[in-house]
Amino acid sequence: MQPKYKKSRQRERIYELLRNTGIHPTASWIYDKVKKEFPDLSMGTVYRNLNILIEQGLVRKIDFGSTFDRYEANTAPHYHFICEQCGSITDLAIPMDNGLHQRVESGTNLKVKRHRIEFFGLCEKCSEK
Amino acid sequence: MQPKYKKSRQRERIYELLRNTGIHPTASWIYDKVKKEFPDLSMGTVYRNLNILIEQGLVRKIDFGSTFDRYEANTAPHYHFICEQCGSITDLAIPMDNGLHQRVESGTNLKVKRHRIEFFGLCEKCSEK
DNA sequence: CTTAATATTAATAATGATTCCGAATATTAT
DNA sequence: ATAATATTCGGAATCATTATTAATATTAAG
Repeated sequence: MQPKYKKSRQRERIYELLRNTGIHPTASWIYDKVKKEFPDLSMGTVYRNLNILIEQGLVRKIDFGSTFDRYEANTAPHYHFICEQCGSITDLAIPMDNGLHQRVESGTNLKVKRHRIEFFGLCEKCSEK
Repeated sequence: MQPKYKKSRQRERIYELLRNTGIHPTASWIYDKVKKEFPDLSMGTVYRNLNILIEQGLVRKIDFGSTFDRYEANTAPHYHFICEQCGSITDLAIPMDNGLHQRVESGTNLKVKRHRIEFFGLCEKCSEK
């Protein structure tokens, strides 16, 4: 029933690369590295295997969840709630917690200027159904 | 010196639309609406004006900051720090705060399943220079 | 070991969102 | 009015990502 995966040296290499780097690479960075070992690697192979690894729960993609940019005219700082079902975005009323900045900075040499929180789940409409 | 903006009815209409909706629309949603009033509106006009409005501080874009997807093999929950200068992403050690979920849900009908925090600022290297 | 079944690959084409270009038009200041 | 220059539209270009397809690699069975 479930698609069964056969092993592929390309996929193993991609996963190994990701496990051994802290830099949250892009597909093209991975492509450049793995191409040294598999000279006729193609981008499609990288993307397909990344998606397989994600499906297997071994890898995560850091994106915005949507392939579209979205715009808003509410320029006051606020957090967002994103419905995983319908994709709708809601502004939240809970206050910004800027105390977090100190906590992130402490023990590091990072300078935090702002932060963003996105909550994911089901919106009112989608949780009814 | 600075580019000076002339007023445009298309831009006014786009801004008005954004101020009067809570749905965080995509460019193409805006295009569809504004096209009713300006039948030969083009996508380029929508994108150009959105960028001008952002430059003027009237509108914000909700995206990931990068045009690339990024991947990581660290599947344990954690927060990210993103350097605004060099774009590097760092995993943070501060603990996840799942108490936030209750605070978001209280007074709403939202079901929160997970959240994500991104901190923005300068990484160690970039703040040295 | 051979063979059959099927996942994977590489190359290339297709897609989809966003940006760029150029000539015509609209807006602003003089 | 006129000159200067943003802005517009339309279409082409770009760029990341996905789909297609014929050839190849992996796995399981005989």
